[in-house]
Amino acid sequence: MTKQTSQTGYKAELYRQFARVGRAVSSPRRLEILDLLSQGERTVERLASEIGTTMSNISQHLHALREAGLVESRKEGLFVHYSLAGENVAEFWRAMRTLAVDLSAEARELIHSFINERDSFETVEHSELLKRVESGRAIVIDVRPLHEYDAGHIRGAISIPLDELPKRLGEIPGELEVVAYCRGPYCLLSVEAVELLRKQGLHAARLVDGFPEWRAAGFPITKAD
Amino acid sequence: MTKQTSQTGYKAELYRQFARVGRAVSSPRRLEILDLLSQGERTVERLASEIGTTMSNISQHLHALREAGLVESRKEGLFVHYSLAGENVAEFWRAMRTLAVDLSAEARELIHSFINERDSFETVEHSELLKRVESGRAIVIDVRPLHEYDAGHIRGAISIPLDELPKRLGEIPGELEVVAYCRGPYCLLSVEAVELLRKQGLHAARLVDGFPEWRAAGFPITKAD
DNA sequence: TCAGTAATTAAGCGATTACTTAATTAACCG
DNA sequence: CGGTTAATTAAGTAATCGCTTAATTACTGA
Repeated sequence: MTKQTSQTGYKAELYRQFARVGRAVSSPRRLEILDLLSQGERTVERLASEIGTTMSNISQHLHALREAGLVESRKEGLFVHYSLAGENVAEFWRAMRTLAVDLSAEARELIHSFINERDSFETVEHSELLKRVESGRAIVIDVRPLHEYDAGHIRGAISIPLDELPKRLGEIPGELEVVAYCRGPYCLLSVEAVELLRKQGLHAARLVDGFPEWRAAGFPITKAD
Repeated sequence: MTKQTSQTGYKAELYRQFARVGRAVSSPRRLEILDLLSQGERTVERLASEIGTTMSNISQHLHALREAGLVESRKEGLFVHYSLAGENVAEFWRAMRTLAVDLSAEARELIHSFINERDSFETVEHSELLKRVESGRAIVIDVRPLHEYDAGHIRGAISIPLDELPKRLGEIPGELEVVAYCRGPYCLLSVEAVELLRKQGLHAARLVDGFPEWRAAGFPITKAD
């Protein structure tokens, strides 16, 4: 017979409703989408090219995410811009990441080998960063792609996307400390930036996490027009 | 060809790790298991009988939950007792429920029609409950099954499982207010208890959520030996 | 109104999932 | 030791999922 949990009644329906969120976040692809959207809204095309798959594929995943209420969209000419349905969605995504790392030794090892082990150096907390910037000791660089910087960045940060960093080293005053940040605690952009900067003999460190966490914690931000 | 996201590399592997948690909570059945376990540990048999399915089915779901690290087990004679892997798992489960309710109008309507509409009466907050009990104005009854009461309950509460409430009405002093609580904000046990008590002419109200939330908020609890 | 582009939808496929029943394993107990 | 019971594992199934390619829709602008 194999009836696949098609029970009825209050309890069954309630758990089914809760599971909608679970199903939405059960696919690595969709999590990658959520992660990108937590940096700011994007078109389907942009998501497809950043993730490296087809628009069809992304469109179908976005459909699933919207079914669960996690994302919403806004049409503008030919383009459909998708964004997270609210700050609570971003918070949930962060909580889920944190739990996964807490529970999985494999995840911790993975992160260790790609982040902590390479960049065994200094990481800077939010308030510490603020202090260093305000005292004029440090400058902050945002190494994410420019459009993410434009969608919102740490107040006072300058944008130097990682790809451009090699040719733009001259812009960085040698006497100041540099703090790089990117998308979040598991993003490699700032790790690679710090490696590069240190090879140049600069005093460089990484923000402990990324822009979404900084904003969520209520620290000062700026948006481009 | 249809390769089902078998990419390799840091990012792909990281999202795959995060998705393990998502997959674990993508099934209504497994959520029901988590919900029961958040009241206290249980054997496979007890879960099966409470949920109304076979031990085989539950055992397989528990296997999936353990794979993701959400539950752990303890063997005692013939029995295997399962419990949540930590308070952070319970917290995540609550966060997920909250998000699902925030995002889904259907979920809200369901809850409204089964809880708010029936019991359109008073609900009591944690601190308010504490105040009323300490001032001697109210008594608190735990209407969950006895074994859940034994696994931990609100300090000062007495156990009257919902099934037994009709024949134990005499135990409740008529001049006091009664506050009933159960498993959580979406559990119907206390709703039905309050209905019953009011029909008897008693002054009855519901705690706004349940025991796990009370404990998580740091309010005083008691465990049986 | 037609060409061009972004996005969605349809169709088809292999892999995975959730359940069932049946067989097996593990621990206890007389 | 053999019987009993809790739990797990195996095998088989229908349903669902995730991806691909191809067709369709929605909007713009010449």
